[in-house]
Amino acid sequence: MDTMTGLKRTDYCGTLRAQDIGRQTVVAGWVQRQRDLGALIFVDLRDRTGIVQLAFGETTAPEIFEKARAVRGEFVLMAQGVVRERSSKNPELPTGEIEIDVTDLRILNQSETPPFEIVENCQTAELTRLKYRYLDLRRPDLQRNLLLRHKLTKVTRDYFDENGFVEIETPILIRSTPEGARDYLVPSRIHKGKFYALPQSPQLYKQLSMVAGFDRYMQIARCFRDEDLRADRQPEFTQIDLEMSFVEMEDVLAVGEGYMQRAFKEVLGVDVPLPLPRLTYAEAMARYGSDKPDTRYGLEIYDLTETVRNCGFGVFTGAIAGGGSVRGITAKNAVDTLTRKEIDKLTEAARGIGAKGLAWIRMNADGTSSSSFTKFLTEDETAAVLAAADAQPGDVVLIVGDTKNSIVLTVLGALRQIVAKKLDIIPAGQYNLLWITEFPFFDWDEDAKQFVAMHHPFTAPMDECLPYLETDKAAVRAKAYDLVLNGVELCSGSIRITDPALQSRIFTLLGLSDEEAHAKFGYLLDAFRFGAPPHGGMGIGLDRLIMQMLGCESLRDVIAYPKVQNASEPMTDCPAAVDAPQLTDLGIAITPAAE
RNA sequence: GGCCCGGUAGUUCAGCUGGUUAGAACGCUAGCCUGUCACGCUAGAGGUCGACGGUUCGAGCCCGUUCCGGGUCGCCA
Repeated sequence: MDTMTGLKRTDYCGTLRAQDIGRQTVVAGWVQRQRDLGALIFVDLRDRTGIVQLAFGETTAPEIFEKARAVRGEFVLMAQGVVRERSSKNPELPTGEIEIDVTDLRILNQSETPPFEIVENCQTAELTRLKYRYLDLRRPDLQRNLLLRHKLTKVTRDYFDENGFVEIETPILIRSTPEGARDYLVPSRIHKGKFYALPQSPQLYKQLSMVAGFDRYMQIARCFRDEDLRADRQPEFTQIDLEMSFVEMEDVLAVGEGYMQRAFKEVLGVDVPLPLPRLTYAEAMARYGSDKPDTRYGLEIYDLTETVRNCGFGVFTGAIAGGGSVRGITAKNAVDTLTRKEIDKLTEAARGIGAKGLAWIRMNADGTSSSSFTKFLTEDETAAVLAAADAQPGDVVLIVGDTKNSIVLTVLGALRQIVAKKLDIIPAGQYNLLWITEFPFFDWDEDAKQFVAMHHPFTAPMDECLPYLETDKAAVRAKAYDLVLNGVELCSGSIRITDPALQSRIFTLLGLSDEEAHAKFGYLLDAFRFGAPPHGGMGIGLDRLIMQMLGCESLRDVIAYPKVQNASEPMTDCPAAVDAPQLTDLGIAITPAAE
C-alpha cells in the first residue's frame, strides 16, 4: 500500500477535457476497470464526477507499469501524469478525447471483489445492494440522484431565505400525540416508564414559533411514522416544513408555487408556468376519482346516472335507488389491449377495491361490439350510454355502479390509473402540478362511528361553512390544500385555527372534551391565549419531490440509507436487540411474547 | 393482518412430465496479447437449489410449514 505523500489532487476525474491537453494533473478515485493488453495497460478511474482513462505503456517506468498490472476493480488509486490526446477517441465518455500518461501511481488501498458490479442500471437484487449500500452508492445513478437531491435542498434554503423565512430546528424528542400515525417511542432513563416520541412532523412547534413571532419559519425536517412501508413511504422521511403568519391561503399557495417553479428550474431546467391549476376536492373526485389525480392523461370519469336511471339493468337501477350512482370511463383505441382476459383482471382489481363488479362494452373496429350488460338494455338505452360515453369503434367503456358514490369514484379512479399504464398513454418528461383545495373538514370514521378531522384538528374551516358546523358536518370544507404532482401527493397544508372559541367548538364536534383536549394539546392551547397571529403553512415531501423529478420508482433511489419493507435496515441489521443492562437502566422488561 | 409475485454459482438467469455428474452469460483466478475502452484468446476455480418437514425407489421440480425480499390493500390526522 502506498501513501499520498508528495501528491495532492488537482482535478476530479470526470472534469478533464481536450483543453487540458499538455498539463500536469493528479487525480484520485476507484478503479472501474483495468484492461491489460500485455505491453499496454489502461485503467478507468472513477470518482463522483465521472471516469478518466489512465494509460501505461512503453514510456512508463517499469515499477509503475508493474503496479498498474496488479490493480484490480475498486482499488483506490492516486495518479499523477500528463493529460494527452488519445490516439483513438471514445465518443461515449465526456473525457473520451483525452487520457492521462501516468508518471506516478499510488495504490492507496486494495479492495475485495465487490458482490455486484459498480455500474449504472445495476440489475442486482435490491437487498444485496442495500446490504452493501456504500458500494451501491458508488454507482453513477445513485450518485447523480443524491447530488441532485443536495442541489434541491440548497435551492430550498436559498428560496426560503430570500423570501424572509427563518430556519428553526425543532426537537426530535417530543411528547407523543396519540392522533394520526403511530409514534416511534424512545424510553426515558431519567423518567422510568415514560417515553419521548419522534415527531411525525414539527406541526405543533412550528405553530408555537408563530406565536413566538418568527413570522416566517421553515425547516428541512426529518419526520417519523411507525406505519407499514410502500414504494413511496418510508418510516423516516424528510419534509420541507413551513409556516407563515398574517397570511391567508392565497399567500401560502403563492409561496409554495413560487418554490416549485424555482426548484424545477434550478434542478431540472424545466419551466413551470404559474399560477398552477387548481381543482376543488369535489371536482377532483368527480372527474378523476382521486384527491391526487394524475392529469397527464384523460380517461376522465363521466356520470351515467341519469342515462341509465330507468334502464332494464338491475345492478344500475339498484345502485341508483340505493342513493348511489353509475359512472364510467372510456378508454380510447383500447379494444386490442383490453381483451376479455384483461377486462377480467380489471374486474378482479375493481372487486379488490370494493366494487361489486365491472360493466363493460368493447367496441370493435369493424363496428360490432360486445358487452357484459347491454343485453338488459333497449337499443335506445344502449345508444344513449354510448353517446354519453363518447364511445367510438376501437374504444372500451368501463362502468361501475354502487349505492355508495365514494366506491364508484375510487374504483374508477384506480381503474383509470391501471388502464393508463396498460395503454401506455402516460407521457414521459411531463410534470403536472396542481393544487387541490376545499377539502372536507370532517371524515367519517366507520370503525369509531364518528367524525374525525380529515387534516388535523387545528385546521380552520372555510368561513362560509361556519354557520353549519354543527348541523351539516359532511358539507363542511376546510382551508386545507394539497399539491399534487403526476398523481402523487407532494405537499399538504392548511390555515390554522387561532380563535380559542372556534377551536373549542371544533374539539367538541370531534368528540374531544376540554379535559382531553388540554391533556393532549394543552401547551398549544395555552400558547394561543397569549396572542396567536393568524397563520398557516404546509409540509412538502422532499423525498417524493426529488423522486418525481428524477423519475424514480422508489423512494429508496433518492434516500442514501433507506429501510426495506419490514422497516429494517439490511446494512446495519437495525433494529436490533440491546444488552440487558441497557434495558435495566431504562426500567424496561421484554415480555416473553415479544421475543 | 389480507392478497399477488419472487428466492438455483459472487451477479443475472435457464433448468422439460420428478430420473445420470444442476447449466449459460457476466464476474473472479492464472497465462498470452502494443491502442483498449463491455478489449480479445486459452485454461481453471466456484452450488446447503432460502430453511424445515412430508410424498416417492428417486425431489431444484410435487405437498405442507416457515423465513426473507418486492408490490399492494388495510393503515398512513
